[in-house]
Amino acid sequence: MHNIDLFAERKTLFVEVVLPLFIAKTYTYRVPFEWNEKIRIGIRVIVQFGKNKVYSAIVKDVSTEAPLKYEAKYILEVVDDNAIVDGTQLKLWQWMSDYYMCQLGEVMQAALPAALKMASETKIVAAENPDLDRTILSDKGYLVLEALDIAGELRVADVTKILGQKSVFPLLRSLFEQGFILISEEIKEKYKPKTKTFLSMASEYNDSEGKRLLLDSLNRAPKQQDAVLGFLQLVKNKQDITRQDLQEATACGAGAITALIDKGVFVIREKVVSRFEGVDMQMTKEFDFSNDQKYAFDEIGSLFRQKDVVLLHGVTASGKTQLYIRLIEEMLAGGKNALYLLPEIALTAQITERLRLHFGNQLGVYHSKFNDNERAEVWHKVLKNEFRVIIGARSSVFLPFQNLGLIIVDEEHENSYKQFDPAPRYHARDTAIYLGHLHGAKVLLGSATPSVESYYNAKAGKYGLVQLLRRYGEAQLPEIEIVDIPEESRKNKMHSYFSETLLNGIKEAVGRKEQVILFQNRRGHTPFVQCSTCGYVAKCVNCDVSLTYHKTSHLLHCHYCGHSEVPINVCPACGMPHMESKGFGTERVEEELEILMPELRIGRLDLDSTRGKYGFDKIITAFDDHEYDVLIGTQMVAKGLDFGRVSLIGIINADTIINFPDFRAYERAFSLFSQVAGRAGRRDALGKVVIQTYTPNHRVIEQVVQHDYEGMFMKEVTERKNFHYPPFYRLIRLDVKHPDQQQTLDSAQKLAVLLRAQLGDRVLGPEPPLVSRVRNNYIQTITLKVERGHVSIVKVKELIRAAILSFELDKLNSGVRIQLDIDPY
DNA sequence: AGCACGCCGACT
DNA sequence: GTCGGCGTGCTC
Repeated sequence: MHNIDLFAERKTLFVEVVLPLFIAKTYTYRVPFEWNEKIRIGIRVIVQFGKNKVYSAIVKDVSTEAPLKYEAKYILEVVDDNAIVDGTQLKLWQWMSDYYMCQLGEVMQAALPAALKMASETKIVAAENPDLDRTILSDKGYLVLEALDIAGELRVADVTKILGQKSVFPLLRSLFEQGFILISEEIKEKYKPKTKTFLSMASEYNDSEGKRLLLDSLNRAPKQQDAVLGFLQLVKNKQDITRQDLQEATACGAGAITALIDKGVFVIREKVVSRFEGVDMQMTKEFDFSNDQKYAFDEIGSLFRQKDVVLLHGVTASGKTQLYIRLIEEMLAGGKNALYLLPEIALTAQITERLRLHFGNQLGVYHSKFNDNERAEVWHKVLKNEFRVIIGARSSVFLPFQNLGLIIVDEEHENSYKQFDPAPRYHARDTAIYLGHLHGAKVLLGSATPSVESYYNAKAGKYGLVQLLRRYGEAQLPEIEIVDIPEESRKNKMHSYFSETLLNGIKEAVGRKEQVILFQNRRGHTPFVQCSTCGYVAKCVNCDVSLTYHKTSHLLHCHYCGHSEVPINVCPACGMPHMESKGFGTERVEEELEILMPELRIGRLDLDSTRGKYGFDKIITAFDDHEYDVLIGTQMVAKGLDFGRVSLIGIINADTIINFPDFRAYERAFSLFSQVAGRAGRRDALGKVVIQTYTPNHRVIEQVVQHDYEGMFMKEVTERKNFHYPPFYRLIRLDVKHPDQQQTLDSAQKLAVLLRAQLGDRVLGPEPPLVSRVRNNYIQTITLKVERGHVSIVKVKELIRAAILSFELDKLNSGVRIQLDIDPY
């Protein structure tokens, strides 16, 4: 019989659970005896929390000790048979909660796809999948689906009523896992691959007899006969023939082809094509390493024997991706799995397809474009070890990795790796390093322009360092030309925002049937409108920022809260009709270029033009198909996109980026300009870059021209050491927020005093941030600079927690919110 | 985060 | 006299 200690079986179990809420504590629930065997760490249980809310919570701990101070409630249901979160993940969650000073529940919220967090209010719908066989279902499962057929959509609570039983979550989970239902999701359109229509001939005309009969039957339709003959010619050396191909080859006309399709002679077939077909010649399964790559590969391997983290500093187009692929292949061969992290925006179809080619259906893709049910599916497949390689954005660090051996953080310098808005405000690169540590996995950071922090760590010997500073094959670094805007203006050589150098460059490139990318890091038409008489600037009613005029909507928009209003000509302050547009964004650059060179086909890539579903892909594909000569865009154009035909890059105004008031501005400018420049002429042709600036002698500009990363780094390191910034100091930012200005000021002052009492002059501020009011909340910022090495950061965080605690005890601070940001970007 | 409890202003 | 404002505090 069973080898179970009867006494142990009868013992009451208590589970400590994590709730997906902003709560500091974990809560303890009591397990009914009959579920004792089902309980394990990492499964979901349904619990009632508070008066009438029901959540799915994750079991964090199991014990037999009853809590002393209160009577624990019973768990209502056990959802899973197997853990969906493992111990390693729970350790990662705990680390994130400690390190980034946020609640465990907030980490859970960020980590789990919504479909795995079903609660009583969660909505379910039937999946549209006609292939599924409902007869395999239990009576109850069948009943749920029938109810869904009628109602369309049900809340979990409704299902409870329909079944007349308490336990519904395990049933819903299994229906979800079998693909019958979708959870909590308005059915978003799936990622739609690009398809092309190809012609083929109906099978009855395959043999020569069939062909003869067909041609005879078309005796009285010479055009159609031409088309058929033309097709038979083409098909000899080409597999996929489009209507376009046939029309061009035979001059038979579209009508003839349509007629043949109607007759059933030609059959139309849709085929998914790569968006970047023919662009990437290296996109073959087999490739040979260059000597440089071979050296780098061996070097990474030997450094991994001594260090857990290696930084690969490889210039654009030096063949980093191939190295990654080999390293992952090696991992898989050794029975271990890999994670390949990319910034959201660089995670294009191009790179996914390239990896797909190598790893087939062992590759899983995880990013925010995927809807939640798809994300949950990826989660399960990682759990079951079906996906052994994951390519994904920031949030893929949360997946339930098994046996992870390698993490690649590509474009490691990218600041979008730092999550901003909801807590946890984590940095995916730093989290990945900790994740690697938990798994005993190696971490490879890759970048053409590494962050100062990572390069410093590498130089200091904390990380291994491998440099790959030559481009792959024959590709050369682009030539960079600096345009001195004031000088050009004096010579009357500026036309609107464009220098003659740039305009001529555009003309020449387009004349050669090549393409141009223009970079202007500001969206909208006009960043602010100002009265020329009294200096009044139109500002947002909710935020302390100027309103940007958008031509497409004819409205003034706030880029912080989304507020918009109708622009006025008369100044509301002095009454004079002198409101003038100041500055320029992408829309205005587009408008001016249209006036100067009306023959150009211009596309625009920014947050506004990519709003719609797949707007981004649409514009990128159109540009890649050469439907535009020029693409104007914000930094979106800089990230990870390769276009074969681009030979000229223009940076309209470098100064706004260089002079951004932030200690990382020079570093960011250097890497942004270098990245943009890297888009020019990746293959055979030598690309050209034109940078327009008011400060042509600025050190960053000179360093970009010289491709002098090392020089930029050395200068930055000195500055950062002198002014107490990372990597020498840790920054912690506390934002104090309240709708009342005076209250914000007073409370921030009080918090600063409390902090200073413990931490002294490491505490700076409070001071208003760049934008000191957002969505009707005033903000004051306190910044902590904590030296590395001598001081325990854990201790510092304890002191901060204590300070916040006594701050909150003061009734005068009630309603004031404090937001913490560790290692802010 | 929700939700109820609780103590002060304008209404049937 | 009651309805309801949202400040405060608790949820196993």
